[in-house]
Amino acid sequence: GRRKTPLDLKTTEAHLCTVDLRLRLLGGLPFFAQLSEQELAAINQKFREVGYLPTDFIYHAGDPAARLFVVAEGLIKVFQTAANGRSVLLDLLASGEFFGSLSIAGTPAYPDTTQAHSPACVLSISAEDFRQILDQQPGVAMKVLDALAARLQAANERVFLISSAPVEKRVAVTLLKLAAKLGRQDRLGLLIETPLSRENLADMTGSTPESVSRVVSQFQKAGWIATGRQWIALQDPPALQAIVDRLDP
Amino acid sequence: GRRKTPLDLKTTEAHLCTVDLRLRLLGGLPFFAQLSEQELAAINQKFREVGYLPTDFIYHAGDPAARLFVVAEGLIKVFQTAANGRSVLLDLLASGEFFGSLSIAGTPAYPDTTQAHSPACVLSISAEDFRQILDQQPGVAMKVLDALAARLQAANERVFLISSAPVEKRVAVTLLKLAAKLGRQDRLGLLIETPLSRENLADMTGSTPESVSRVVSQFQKAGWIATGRQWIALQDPPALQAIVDRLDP
DNA sequence: GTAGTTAACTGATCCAGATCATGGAACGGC
DNA sequence: GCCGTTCCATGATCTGGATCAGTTAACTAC
Repeated sequence: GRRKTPLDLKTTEAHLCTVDLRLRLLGGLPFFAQLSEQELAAINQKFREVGYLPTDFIYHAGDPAARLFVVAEGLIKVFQTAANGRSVLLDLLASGEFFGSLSIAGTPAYPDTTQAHSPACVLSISAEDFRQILDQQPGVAMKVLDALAARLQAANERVFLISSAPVEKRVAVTLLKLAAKLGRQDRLGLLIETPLSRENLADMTGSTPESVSRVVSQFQKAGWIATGRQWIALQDPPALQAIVDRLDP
Repeated sequence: GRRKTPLDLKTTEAHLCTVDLRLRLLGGLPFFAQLSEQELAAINQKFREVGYLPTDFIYHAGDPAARLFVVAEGLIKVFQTAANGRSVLLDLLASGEFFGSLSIAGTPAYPDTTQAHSPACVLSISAEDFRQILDQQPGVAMKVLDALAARLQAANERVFLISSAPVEKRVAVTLLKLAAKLGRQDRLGLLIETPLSRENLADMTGSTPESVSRVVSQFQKAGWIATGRQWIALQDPPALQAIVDRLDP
């Protein structure tokens, strides 16, 4: 039979991180990896820290885009909502990833909405302060550029996928990506370490909860995954990869 | 009745641009707008120039990503092709826009394929030379960053659109965007100045030539556009905008 | 001009997946 | 342990748009 959730859920308190964690985190970011301890400490001063609980919003689409955020702990959902109620989950960001106002002279408003998916701690810096850092530390700008280029490529691949692949394949790709980012080996398989509903998956694949449910059931019957309420573990990633690589249907 | 193409097509010779055009073009790029004449001339030296005819490829997906390209003249298609033959047109780049290898330390291969859509002249620089420029000119990196952030936002909006809007709306959005970029006022309306087939539109909207044809016919019957073989002119952009803004169907 | 080629239109059919509807299983609170 | 809530599975139906097919109109080459 099915079993209870294998997820170790974090406390329900909004997460705040220690000064120590902040420094380790900022130093661990690809952006800042090359900086000295003093430089890092100075940059750390510019960052502000806020804790969030699941469903808390960090900002809404349309808010004035004034700050750049970095996830310290937890997971952050980035999404857009259509007037008809449909929503599209653009990204699920983990520790070390950034979001918010990246374009220095760019748009005056955030184009998307961000919300805590788990208890989270988020650091943020004003766009002006960040710009100053970029001016003073040319190496940092390069790293940011690389990160943005990678995201653009991922977004383009997603456009491609959604407009050319059936739901089955889109779900398989999404599961593999999530597992690569959030997977931990568990006795059930490669467990995706966050509550993940069928609706979340639907919003990530441009589909519906019902369709995702059917695909997931099918994968489970085939023995490729184990799944329950709000969790999925991959038992046979190569089989999913085969679905992805299969060119035909 | 319908009429013949109103497009003024360029010569069929591959376009090469004058030294004068090169300098004006590079100086006109947002990236390099702030540079002195000497700096610009030095940068110009690093660029190589190649002319292309329609259907010529600049590079294919998977080729080693060694160069950054800038469109001097003409239009360049950026697309991905699925194993099953479907292809997705990611972008149609005009004079002043860049493509190719942006990530400095990023992926070793181009993720997409690029092809001349019209006779075109393309400048290119090696990734290393470009990196040097970024190192020496911190302001340039900022501009590149802004440009990338804008593209990322556009790509995300596209994911959103494709996964939540019907074909009719997707086509309307696409026509308005193309007109904003390539439109010239003509006695027929706001004419999109490039040959544009139903198939091109299908590849841009994640649809098929037949479906696009039906939508286009419907728009024409409503009097919102004028169209023929390979061309479209918008006669009533606000009406198209209304389709886009309409929240329901 | 004429012939041949390619894009576009349009009707007919089909299907993946959305939508609608219902029952059941896991969880959280007390 | 019981109860209410939320999430999930699954069947039944519907439909937007893909696919298949045949015709017409525009362009190209000669």
